[in-house]
Amino acid sequence: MLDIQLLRNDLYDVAHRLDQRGFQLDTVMFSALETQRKEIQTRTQDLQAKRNSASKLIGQAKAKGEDVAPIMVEVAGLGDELKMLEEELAVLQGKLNDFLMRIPNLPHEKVPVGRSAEENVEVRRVGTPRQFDFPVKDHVDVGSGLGLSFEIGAKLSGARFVFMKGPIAHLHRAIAQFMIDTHTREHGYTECYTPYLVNEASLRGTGQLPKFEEDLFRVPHGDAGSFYLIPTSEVSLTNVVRDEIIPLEALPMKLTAHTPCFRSEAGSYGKDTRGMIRQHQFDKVELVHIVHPEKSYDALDELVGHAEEILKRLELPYRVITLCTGDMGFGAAKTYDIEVWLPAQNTYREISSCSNCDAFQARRMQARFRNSQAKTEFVHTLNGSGLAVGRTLVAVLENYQNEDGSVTIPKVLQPYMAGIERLEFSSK
RNA sequence: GGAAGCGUGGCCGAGCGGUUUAAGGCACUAGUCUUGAAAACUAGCGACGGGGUGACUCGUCCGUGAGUUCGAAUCUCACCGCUUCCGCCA
Repeated sequence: MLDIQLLRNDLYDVAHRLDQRGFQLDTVMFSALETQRKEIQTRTQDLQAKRNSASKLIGQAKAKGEDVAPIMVEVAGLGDELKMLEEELAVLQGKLNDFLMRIPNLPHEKVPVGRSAEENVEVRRVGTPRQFDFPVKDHVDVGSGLGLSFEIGAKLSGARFVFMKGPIAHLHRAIAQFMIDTHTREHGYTECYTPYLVNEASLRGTGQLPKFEEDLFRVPHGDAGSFYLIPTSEVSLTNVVRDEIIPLEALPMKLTAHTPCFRSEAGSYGKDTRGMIRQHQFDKVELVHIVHPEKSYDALDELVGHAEEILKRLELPYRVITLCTGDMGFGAAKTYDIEVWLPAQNTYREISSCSNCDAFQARRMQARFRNSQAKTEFVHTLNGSGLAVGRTLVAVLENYQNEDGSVTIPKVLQPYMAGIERLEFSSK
Protein backbone atom coordinates (compact mmCIF):
# COMPACT_ATOMS: atom_id res chain seq x y z
CA MET A 1 0.00 0.00 0.00
CA LEU A 2 1.25 3.46 -0.84
CA ASP A 3 1.31 6.22 1.74
CA ILE A 4 -1.93 8.11 1.26
CA GLN A 5 -0.09 11.33 2.06
CA LEU A 6 1.98 10.81 -1.07
CA LEU A 7 -1.17 10.69 -3.16
CA ARG A 8 -2.57 13.74 -1.42
CA ASN A 9 0.60 15.77 -1.96
CA ASP A 10 1.95 14.54 -5.30
CA LEU A 11 -0.93 12.83 -7.04
CA TYR A 12 0.26 13.48 -10.59
CA ASP A 13 3.84 12.51 -9.89
CA VAL A 14 2.64 9.24 -8.37
CA ALA A 15 0.38 8.66 -11.38
CA HIS A 16 3.34 9.21 -13.70
CA ARG A 17 5.56 6.76 -11.85
CA LEU A 18 2.80 4.15 -11.78
CA ASP A 19 2.27 4.67 -15.49
CA GLN A 20 5.84 3.45 -16.02
CA ARG A 21 4.84 0.08 -14.69
CA GLY A 22 1.69 0.02 -16.78
CA PHE A 23 -0.80 0.98 -14.08
CA GLN A 24 -3.34 3.69 -14.80
CA LEU A 25 -4.10 5.56 -11.59
CA ASP A 26 -7.63 6.92 -11.55
CA THR A 27 -6.75 10.40 -10.30
CA VAL A 28 -10.27 11.72 -10.87
CA MET A 29 -11.73 8.98 -8.70
CA PHE A 30 -9.16 9.55 -5.99
CA SER A 31 -9.68 13.30 -5.87
CA ALA A 32 -13.43 12.84 -5.73
CA LEU A 33 -13.23 10.32 -2.90
CA GLU A 34 -10.80 12.52 -0.98
CA THR A 35 -12.96 15.63 -1.30
CA GLN A 36 -15.99 13.74 -0.06
CA ARG A 37 -14.05 12.10 2.73
CA LYS A 38 -12.71 15.41 3.96
CA GLU A 39 -16.13 17.01 4.07
CA ILE A 40 -17.91 14.10 5.73
CA GLN A 41 -15.11 13.50 8.19
CA THR A 42 -15.02 17.13 9.31
CA ARG A 43 -18.78 17.23 9.80
CA THR A 44 -18.78 13.91 11.63
CA GLN A 45 -16.05 14.95 13.98
CA ASP A 46 -17.70 18.28 14.76
CA LEU A 47 -20.88 16.48 15.65
CA GLN A 48 -19.03 13.92 17.75
CA ALA A 49 -17.34 16.73 19.67
CA LYS A 50 -20.73 18.33 20.30
CA ARG A 51 -22.20 15.06 21.55
CA ASN A 52 -19.22 14.38 23.79
CA SER A 53 -19.35 17.75 25.50
CA ALA A 54 -23.13 17.56 25.96
CA SER A 55 -22.86 14.09 27.47
CA LYS A 56 -20.23 15.31 29.83
CA LEU A 57 -22.52 18.16 30.95
CA ILE A 58 -25.30 15.66 31.63
CA GLY A 59 -22.97 13.62 33.76
CA GLN A 60 -21.88 16.65 35.76
CA ALA A 61 -25.46 17.93 36.20
CA LYS A 62 -26.64 14.55 37.39
CA ALA A 63 -23.83 14.38 39.90
CA LYS A 64 -25.01 17.69 41.36
CA GLY A 65 -28.63 16.54 41.31
CA GLU A 66 -29.68 19.19 38.79
CA ASP A 67 -32.39 18.85 36.17
CA VAL A 68 -30.94 17.43 32.96
CA ALA A 69 -34.05 17.77 30.81
CA PRO A 70 -32.97 21.01 29.01
CA ILE A 71 -29.67 19.49 27.84
CA MET A 72 -31.44 16.29 26.79
CA VAL A 73 -33.65 18.31 24.49
CA GLU A 74 -30.58 19.89 22.94
CA VAL A 75 -29.03 16.54 22.02
CA ALA A 76 -32.30 14.96 20.98
CA GLY A 77 -31.87 14.83 17.19
CA LEU A 78 -28.13 14.54 17.30
CA GLY A 79 -27.88 10.78 17.51
CA ASP A 80 -29.65 9.98 14.27
CA GLU A 81 -27.77 12.54 12.24
CA LEU A 82 -24.47 11.38 13.67
CA LYS A 83 -25.26 7.76 12.94
CA MET A 84 -25.98 8.55 9.30
CA LEU A 85 -22.79 10.53 8.93
CA GLU A 86 -20.69 7.86 10.61
CA GLU A 87 -22.07 5.22 8.27
CA GLU A 88 -21.44 7.42 5.27
CA LEU A 89 -17.88 8.03 6.43
CA ALA A 90 -17.26 4.32 6.98
CA VAL A 91 -18.44 3.55 3.45
CA LEU A 92 -16.18 6.24 2.02
CA GLN A 93 -13.18 5.13 3.98
CA GLY A 94 -13.83 1.56 2.90
CA LYS A 95 -13.84 2.67 -0.73
CA LEU A 96 -10.69 4.71 -0.27
CA ASN A 97 -8.93 1.84 1.42
CA ASP A 98 -9.94 -0.60 -1.29
CA PHE A 99 -8.72 1.90 -3.88
CA LEU A 100 -5.35 2.08 -2.13
CA MET A 101 -5.07 -1.69 -1.69
CA ARG A 102 -5.29 -2.18 -5.45
CA ILE A 103 -2.48 0.23 -6.36
CA PRO A 104 0.89 -1.45 -6.99
CA ASN A 105 4.13 -0.26 -5.42
CA LEU A 106 6.14 2.59 -6.90
CA PRO A 107 9.22 1.41 -8.78
CA HIS A 108 12.55 2.56 -7.35
CA GLU A 109 14.11 5.42 -9.36
CA LYS A 110 16.99 3.25 -10.58
CA VAL A 111 14.73 0.58 -12.07
CA PRO A 112 14.93 0.54 -15.88
CA VAL A 113 11.75 1.84 -17.45
CA GLY A 114 10.14 -0.61 -19.79
CA ARG A 115 6.88 -2.15 -20.83
CA SER A 116 7.50 -5.88 -20.79
CA ALA A 117 10.02 -8.65 -20.14
CA GLU A 118 11.73 -7.67 -23.43
CA GLU A 119 13.12 -4.61 -21.71
CA ASN A 120 14.61 -6.30 -18.67
CA VAL A 121 18.31 -5.65 -18.25
CA GLU A 122 20.89 -8.37 -17.86
CA VAL A 123 23.26 -7.71 -14.96
CA ARG A 124 25.67 -10.64 -15.20
CA ARG A 125 26.17 -14.17 -16.46
CA VAL A 126 27.88 -16.78 -14.38
CA GLY A 127 29.09 -20.17 -15.65
CA THR A 128 29.32 -21.47 -19.18
CA PRO A 129 26.62 -23.69 -20.69
CA ARG A 130 27.93 -27.18 -21.29
CA GLN A 131 28.54 -28.37 -24.85
CA PHE A 132 26.75 -31.68 -25.49
CA ASP A 133 28.09 -34.21 -27.99
CA PHE A 134 24.76 -36.06 -28.14
CA PRO A 135 21.15 -34.92 -28.69
CA VAL A 136 19.95 -33.16 -25.55
CA LYS A 137 16.73 -34.38 -23.94
CA ASP A 138 14.46 -32.20 -21.87
CA HIS A 139 13.72 -33.02 -18.23
CA VAL A 140 10.49 -34.82 -19.09
CA ASP A 141 12.32 -37.32 -21.25
CA VAL A 142 15.30 -37.56 -18.92
CA GLY A 143 13.04 -38.03 -15.92
CA SER A 144 10.60 -40.52 -17.41
CA GLY A 145 13.08 -43.38 -16.97
CA LEU A 146 14.00 -42.23 -13.48
CA GLY A 147 10.63 -42.14 -11.74
CA LEU A 148 9.21 -38.78 -12.84
CA SER A 149 5.58 -39.30 -13.81
CA PHE A 150 3.14 -36.71 -15.10
CA GLU A 151 0.71 -39.55 -15.89
CA ILE A 152 0.32 -40.51 -12.24
CA GLY A 153 0.16 -36.84 -11.29
CA ALA A 154 -2.68 -36.36 -13.77
CA LYS A 155 -4.49 -39.46 -12.56
CA LEU A 156 -4.34 -38.40 -8.93
CA SER A 157 -5.11 -34.74 -9.44
CA GLY A 158 -5.14 -33.51 -13.02
CA ALA A 159 -3.00 -31.38 -15.28
CA ARG A 160 -0.06 -29.48 -13.75
CA PHE A 161 0.68 -32.06 -11.07
CA VAL A 162 3.66 -34.36 -10.90
CA PHE A 163 4.42 -37.58 -9.07
CA MET A 164 7.95 -38.64 -8.24
CA LYS A 165 9.04 -42.13 -7.27
CA GLY A 166 12.30 -43.61 -6.13
CA PRO A 167 15.72 -41.91 -6.49
CA ILE A 168 14.33 -38.83 -8.22
CA ALA A 169 12.05 -38.16 -5.26
CA HIS A 170 15.14 -38.56 -3.12
CA LEU A 171 17.04 -36.08 -5.30
CA HIS A 172 14.19 -33.59 -5.04
CA ARG A 173 14.36 -33.84 -1.26
CA ALA A 174 18.16 -33.61 -1.29
CA ILE A 175 18.04 -30.37 -3.27
CA ALA A 176 15.74 -28.74 -0.74
CA GLN A 177 17.84 -29.99 2.20
CA PHE A 178 21.01 -28.66 0.63
CA MET A 179 19.44 -25.25 0.09
CA ILE A 180 18.03 -24.86 3.55
CA ASP A 181 21.21 -26.12 5.20
CA THR A 182 23.31 -23.64 3.24
CA HIS A 183 21.07 -20.71 4.16
CA THR A 184 20.80 -21.56 7.83
CA ARG A 185 24.41 -22.64 8.43
CA GLU A 186 26.23 -20.18 6.22
CA HIS A 187 23.95 -17.27 5.37
CA GLY A 188 22.53 -16.57 8.81
CA TYR A 189 18.87 -17.43 8.27
CA THR A 190 16.56 -18.83 10.91
CA GLU A 191 14.76 -21.94 9.77
CA CYS A 192 10.98 -21.81 10.06
CA TYR A 193 8.12 -24.22 9.71
CA THR A 194 4.95 -22.43 8.69
CA PRO A 195 1.26 -23.10 8.06
CA TYR A 196 0.40 -23.83 4.44
CA LEU A 197 -3.14 -22.57 4.93
CA VAL A 198 -3.37 -18.90 5.84
CA ASN A 199 -6.12 -16.40 6.47
CA GLU A 200 -7.24 -13.52 4.32
CA ALA A 201 -5.48 -10.91 6.44
CA SER A 202 -2.10 -12.49 5.74
CA LEU A 203 -2.68 -12.41 2.00
CA ARG A 204 -3.77 -8.79 2.16
CA GLY A 205 -0.59 -8.08 4.08
CA THR A 206 1.75 -9.32 1.39
CA GLY A 207 -0.43 -8.06 -1.47
CA GLN A 208 -1.96 -11.17 -3.05
CA LEU A 209 -5.39 -9.95 -1.98
CA PRO A 210 -7.67 -8.26 -2.80
CA LYS A 211 -6.47 -8.08 -6.40
CA PHE A 212 -5.21 -11.54 -7.27
CA GLU A 213 -7.71 -13.92 -5.72
CA GLU A 214 -7.97 -15.93 -8.97
CA ASP A 215 -4.31 -16.98 -8.62
CA LEU A 216 -4.98 -18.66 -5.27
CA PHE A 217 -6.56 -21.87 -4.05
CA ARG A 218 -9.27 -21.09 -1.54
CA VAL A 219 -10.39 -23.61 1.05
CA PRO A 220 -13.80 -22.87 2.61
CA HIS A 221 -13.80 -23.37 6.35
CA GLY A 222 -16.82 -23.14 8.61
CA ASP A 223 -19.32 -20.32 8.26
CA ALA A 224 -16.79 -17.67 9.10
CA GLY A 225 -14.65 -17.64 6.00
CA SER A 226 -11.90 -19.39 4.16
CA PHE A 227 -8.33 -20.43 4.31
CA TYR A 228 -6.06 -19.98 1.34
CA LEU A 229 -3.21 -22.28 0.32
CA ILE A 230 0.00 -20.27 0.32
CA PRO A 231 1.25 -19.38 -3.18
CA THR A 232 4.70 -18.89 -1.60
CA SER A 233 6.00 -18.96 1.96
CA GLU A 234 6.80 -15.27 1.51
CA VAL A 235 3.24 -14.95 2.82
CA SER A 236 3.69 -16.97 6.00
CA LEU A 237 7.21 -15.70 6.72
CA THR A 238 6.57 -12.00 6.09
CA ASN A 239 3.32 -11.95 8.05
CA VAL A 240 5.21 -13.04 11.15
CA VAL A 241 5.73 -9.31 11.76
CA ARG A 242 2.19 -8.23 10.90
CA ASP A 243 0.74 -5.97 13.63
CA GLU A 244 4.03 -6.03 15.50
CA ILE A 245 6.29 -3.28 16.76
CA ILE A 246 9.75 -4.76 16.60
CA PRO A 247 12.58 -3.57 18.83
CA LEU A 248 15.41 -1.97 16.84
CA GLU A 249 17.94 -4.54 17.97
CA ALA A 250 15.84 -7.38 16.54
CA LEU A 251 16.57 -6.11 13.01
CA PRO A 252 17.48 -7.43 10.58
CA MET A 253 15.37 -10.59 10.72
CA LYS A 254 16.36 -13.24 8.19
CA LEU A 255 13.91 -16.12 7.86
CA THR A 256 13.81 -19.15 5.62
CA ALA A 257 11.41 -22.03 5.11
CA HIS A 258 11.02 -24.94 2.77
CA THR A 259 7.35 -25.26 1.89
CA PRO A 260 5.08 -26.35 -0.89
CA CYS A 261 3.50 -23.52 -2.87
CA PHE A 262 0.11 -23.66 -4.53
CA ARG A 263 -0.91 -21.59 -7.53
CA SER A 264 -4.02 -21.89 -9.60
CA GLU A 265 -2.18 -20.55 -12.67
CA ALA A 266 -5.42 -19.06 -13.95
CA GLY A 267 -4.63 -17.00 -17.00
CA SER A 268 -1.63 -19.05 -18.03
CA TYR A 269 -3.47 -21.69 -20.05
CA GLY A 270 -1.25 -23.03 -22.77
CA LYS A 271 1.92 -21.67 -21.15
CA ASP A 272 4.60 -24.19 -20.17
CA THR A 273 2.17 -27.07 -20.36
CA ARG A 274 4.93 -29.64 -20.80
CA GLY A 275 6.96 -30.73 -17.79
CA MET A 276 7.23 -29.31 -14.33
CA ILE A 277 8.12 -25.70 -15.08
CA ARG A 278 4.63 -24.48 -14.19
CA GLN A 279 2.73 -26.59 -11.65
CA HIS A 280 -0.21 -26.12 -9.31
CA GLN A 281 1.99 -27.43 -6.51
CA PHE A 282 5.74 -27.03 -6.16
CA ASP A 283 8.31 -26.76 -3.41
CA LYS A 284 10.35 -23.67 -2.75
CA VAL A 285 12.93 -22.55 -0.22
CA GLU A 286 12.07 -18.96 0.55
CA LEU A 287 14.28 -16.20 1.94
CA VAL A 288 12.72 -13.25 3.75
CA HIS A 289 14.41 -10.21 5.27
CA ILE A 290 12.78 -7.74 7.65
CA VAL A 291 15.11 -4.76 7.78
CA HIS A 292 15.70 -1.14 8.72
CA PRO A 293 14.55 1.13 5.86
CA GLU A 294 18.05 2.49 5.27
CA LYS A 295 19.46 -0.99 4.77
CA SER A 296 16.96 -2.53 2.38
CA TYR A 297 18.88 -2.11 -0.86
CA ASP A 298 22.03 -3.56 0.67
CA ALA A 299 19.86 -6.40 1.93
CA LEU A 300 18.54 -6.97 -1.60
CA ASP A 301 22.08 -7.43 -2.95
CA GLU A 302 22.86 -9.76 -0.08
CA LEU A 303 19.72 -11.79 -0.67
CA VAL A 304 20.42 -12.18 -4.39
CA GLY A 305 23.93 -13.33 -3.48
CA HIS A 306 22.51 -16.02 -1.20
CA ALA A 307 20.28 -17.35 -3.96
CA GLU A 308 23.12 -17.24 -6.48
CA GLU A 309 25.39 -19.17 -4.15
CA ILE A 310 23.13 -22.21 -4.48
CA LEU A 311 23.50 -22.21 -8.25
CA LYS A 312 27.26 -21.66 -8.02
CA ARG A 313 27.64 -24.67 -5.75
CA LEU A 314 25.43 -26.77 -7.98
CA GLU A 315 27.61 -25.58 -10.86
CA LEU A 316 24.61 -24.54 -12.91
CA PRO A 317 25.08 -21.66 -15.38
CA TYR A 318 22.78 -18.73 -14.76
CA ARG A 319 22.27 -15.04 -15.31
CA VAL A 320 20.89 -12.25 -13.17
CA ILE A 321 18.54 -9.67 -14.65
CA THR A 322 16.93 -6.51 -13.35
CA LEU A 323 13.23 -6.47 -14.09
CA CYS A 324 12.05 -3.33 -15.85
CA THR A 325 9.17 -1.29 -14.42
CA GLY A 326 6.59 -3.05 -16.58
CA ASP A 327 7.58 -6.60 -15.58
CA MET A 328 7.73 -6.25 -11.80
CA GLY A 329 5.32 -7.84 -9.38
CA PHE A 330 2.62 -5.90 -7.54
CA GLY A 331 4.49 -5.20 -4.30
CA ALA A 332 8.03 -4.81 -5.57
CA ALA A 333 10.03 -1.59 -5.74
CA LYS A 334 12.93 -3.41 -7.35
CA THR A 335 13.35 -7.00 -8.48
CA TYR A 336 16.22 -9.16 -9.65
CA ASP A 337 15.37 -12.42 -11.34
CA ILE A 338 17.86 -15.23 -11.48
CA GLU A 339 17.54 -17.43 -14.54
CA VAL A 340 19.13 -20.84 -14.86
CA TRP A 341 20.37 -22.31 -18.12
CA LEU A 342 18.11 -25.03 -19.53
CA PRO A 343 19.90 -26.73 -22.43
CA ALA A 344 16.80 -28.38 -23.89
CA GLN A 345 15.09 -25.00 -24.17
CA ASN A 346 18.39 -23.42 -25.19
CA THR A 347 17.62 -20.50 -22.93
CA TYR A 348 17.70 -19.15 -19.38
CA ARG A 349 14.55 -19.67 -17.30
CA GLU A 350 13.51 -18.01 -14.05
CA ILE A 351 14.48 -19.97 -10.95
CA SER A 352 14.41 -17.17 -8.39
CA SER A 353 12.87 -13.76 -8.03
CA CYS A 354 14.25 -11.42 -5.37
CA SER A 355 12.42 -8.25 -4.48
CA ASN A 356 12.65 -5.30 -2.19
CA CYS A 357 9.10 -4.29 -1.30
CA ASP A 358 10.32 -1.34 0.80
CA ALA A 359 7.47 -0.23 3.12
CA PHE A 360 4.71 -1.41 0.77
CA GLN A 361 3.92 -4.63 2.61
CA ALA A 362 4.85 -3.19 6.00
CA ARG A 363 2.24 -0.46 5.60
CA ARG A 364 -0.43 -3.04 4.74
CA MET A 365 0.66 -5.23 7.64
CA GLN A 366 1.27 -2.44 10.16
CA ALA A 367 4.71 -3.93 10.68
CA ARG A 368 6.82 -1.37 12.49
CA PHE A 369 9.95 -1.00 14.53
CA ARG A 370 10.98 1.52 17.16
CA ASN A 371 13.69 3.78 15.76
CA SER A 372 16.53 5.39 17.71
CA GLN A 373 14.19 8.22 18.74
CA ALA A 374 11.81 5.56 20.09
CA LYS A 375 9.26 6.47 17.40
CA THR A 376 7.51 3.80 15.37
CA GLU A 377 8.43 3.51 11.73
CA PHE A 378 7.58 0.96 9.03
CA VAL A 379 10.12 -1.78 8.40
CA HIS A 380 11.17 -2.75 4.89
CA THR A 381 10.48 -6.28 3.70
CA LEU A 382 12.29 -8.35 1.09
CA ASN A 383 11.76 -11.80 -0.28
CA GLY A 384 13.36 -14.11 -2.75
CA SER A 385 13.45 -17.72 -3.77
CA GLY A 386 16.48 -19.55 -2.61
CA LEU A 387 15.53 -21.44 -4.85
CA ALA A 388 12.48 -23.01 -6.48
CA VAL A 389 13.08 -26.69 -5.79
CA GLY A 390 11.17 -28.16 -8.73
CA ARG A 391 12.86 -25.92 -11.26
CA THR A 392 16.23 -26.70 -9.72
CA LEU A 393 15.49 -30.39 -10.21
CA VAL A 394 14.65 -29.62 -13.84
CA ALA A 395 17.94 -27.78 -14.24
CA VAL A 396 19.95 -30.62 -12.68
CA LEU A 397 18.25 -33.26 -14.84
CA GLU A 398 18.89 -31.31 -18.02
CA ASN A 399 22.39 -29.99 -17.33
CA TYR A 400 23.74 -33.18 -15.76
CA GLN A 401 22.23 -35.72 -18.19
CA ASN A 402 24.41 -38.36 -19.80
CA GLU A 403 24.08 -40.03 -23.17
CA ASP A 404 22.99 -43.34 -21.62
CA GLY A 405 19.99 -41.72 -19.93
CA SER A 406 21.56 -41.50 -16.47
CA VAL A 407 22.05 -38.27 -14.57
CA THR A 408 25.18 -37.37 -12.63
CA ILE A 409 24.49 -36.04 -9.14
CA PRO A 410 26.15 -32.64 -8.53
CA LYS A 411 29.01 -33.00 -6.02
CA VAL A 412 27.42 -30.85 -3.31
CA LEU A 413 24.32 -33.03 -3.35
CA GLN A 414 26.10 -36.34 -3.04
CA PRO A 415 26.33 -36.19 0.77
CA TYR A 416 22.54 -35.80 0.76
CA MET A 417 22.14 -38.82 -1.55
CA ALA A 418 23.71 -41.49 0.63
CA GLY A 419 26.75 -41.40 -1.61
CA ILE A 420 24.88 -42.08 -4.85
CA GLU A 421 26.75 -40.45 -7.73
CA ARG A 422 24.35 -41.12 -10.59
CA LEU A 423 20.62 -41.54 -11.07
CA GLU A 424 20.00 -44.58 -13.23
CA PHE A 425 16.98 -46.33 -14.63
CA SER A 426 15.10 -48.29 -12.04
CA SER A 427 12.02 -50.46 -12.60
CA LYS A 428 11.07 -50.19 -8.94
C1' G B 1 -17.13 -32.02 19.56
C1' G B 2 -18.54 -30.67 25.12
C1' A B 3 -17.52 -27.49 29.66
C1' A B 4 -15.33 -23.38 32.19
C1' G B 5 -12.29 -19.08 32.28
C1' C B 6 -9.79 -15.06 29.85
C1' G B 7 -8.58 -11.11 25.75
C1' U B 8 -6.97 -3.34 28.38
C1' G B 9 -0.92 0.84 25.56
C1' G B 10 6.04 -1.95 23.90
C1' C B 11 5.25 -5.39 28.44
C1' C B 12 2.67 -6.39 33.27
C1' G B 13 -1.81 -4.80 35.34
C1' A B 14 -6.22 -1.79 37.77
C1' G B 15 -10.84 -0.19 36.09
C1' C B 16 -16.96 -3.41 35.36
C1' G B 17 -22.43 3.13 32.92
C1' G B 18 -20.74 9.76 33.76
C1' U B 19 -13.68 14.55 36.23
C1' U B 20 -11.02 7.77 32.57
C1' U B 21 -8.15 13.19 30.19
C1' A B 22 -7.35 4.47 30.78
C1' A B 23 -4.71 4.27 37.72
C1' G B 24 -0.12 1.99 39.11
C1' G B 25 4.35 -0.54 37.80
C1' C B 26 8.21 -2.12 34.27
C1' A B 27 10.76 -0.67 29.99
C1' C B 28 12.26 3.65 27.30
C1' U B 29 14.05 9.14 26.67
C1' A B 30 16.18 13.58 28.83
C1' G B 31 18.11 15.94 33.11
C1' U B 32 20.33 16.19 38.34
C1' C B 33 24.11 13.67 41.10
C1' U B 34 28.92 10.90 39.70
C1' U B 35 35.89 10.52 37.36
C1' G B 36 32.59 6.96 34.57
C1' A B 37 28.68 3.59 35.42
C1' A B 38 24.90 1.77 38.65
C1' A B 39 21.44 3.35 42.25
C1' A B 40 18.46 7.42 43.69
C1' C B 41 15.76 11.74 42.40
C1' U B 42 13.14 15.13 38.67
C1' A B 43 10.59 15.47 34.15
C1' G B 44 8.76 13.30 29.71
C1' C B 45 6.56 9.08 27.45
C1' G B 46 0.39 4.90 23.61
C1' A B 47 -1.24 4.12 18.42
C1' C B 48 -3.83 5.96 14.21
C1' G B 49 -6.28 9.88 11.76
C1' G B 50 -8.57 15.02 10.76
C1' G B 51 -8.04 20.53 10.90
C1' G B 52 -4.42 24.74 11.36
C1' U B 53 1.62 28.39 8.73
C1' G B 54 2.08 27.62 13.99
C1' A B 55 1.86 27.33 19.89
C1' C B 56 -2.26 24.02 19.27
C1' U B 57 -6.83 21.54 18.58
C1' C B 58 -10.54 17.78 17.44
C1' G B 59 -11.76 12.66 16.58
C1' U B 60 -11.16 7.24 16.77
C1' C B 61 -9.05 3.04 19.26
C1' C B 62 -9.56 -1.39 25.64
C1' G B 63 -9.80 -8.98 20.57
C1' U B 64 -13.53 -8.12 16.08
C1' G B 65 -18.47 -6.77 14.54
C1' A B 66 -23.42 -5.41 15.70
C1' G B 67 -26.84 -3.51 19.56
C1' U B 68 -28.82 -0.73 24.19
C1' U B 69 -27.90 4.57 26.04
C1' C B 70 -27.73 11.59 26.03
C1' G B 71 -23.07 8.87 27.35
C1' A B 72 -19.92 2.07 26.84
C1' A B 73 -13.29 -0.48 28.36
C1' U B 74 -17.68 -1.24 31.63
C1' C B 75 -24.35 -3.76 29.83
C1' U B 76 -26.53 -7.33 25.62
C1' C B 77 -25.75 -10.55 21.26
C1' A B 78 -22.70 -12.88 17.57
C1' C B 79 -17.94 -14.09 15.97
C1' C B 80 -12.49 -14.73 16.44
C1' G B 81 -8.33 -16.03 19.43
C1' C B 82 -5.93 -17.92 23.88
C1' U B 83 -5.81 -21.03 28.51
C1' U B 84 -7.53 -25.27 31.42
C1' C B 85 -10.42 -29.80 31.78
C1' C B 86 -13.24 -33.90 29.21
C1' G B 87 -13.93 -36.68 24.55
C1' C B 88 -11.78 -38.06 19.80
C1' C B 89 -7.31 -38.32 17.07
C1' A B 90 -1.67 -38.54 13.54
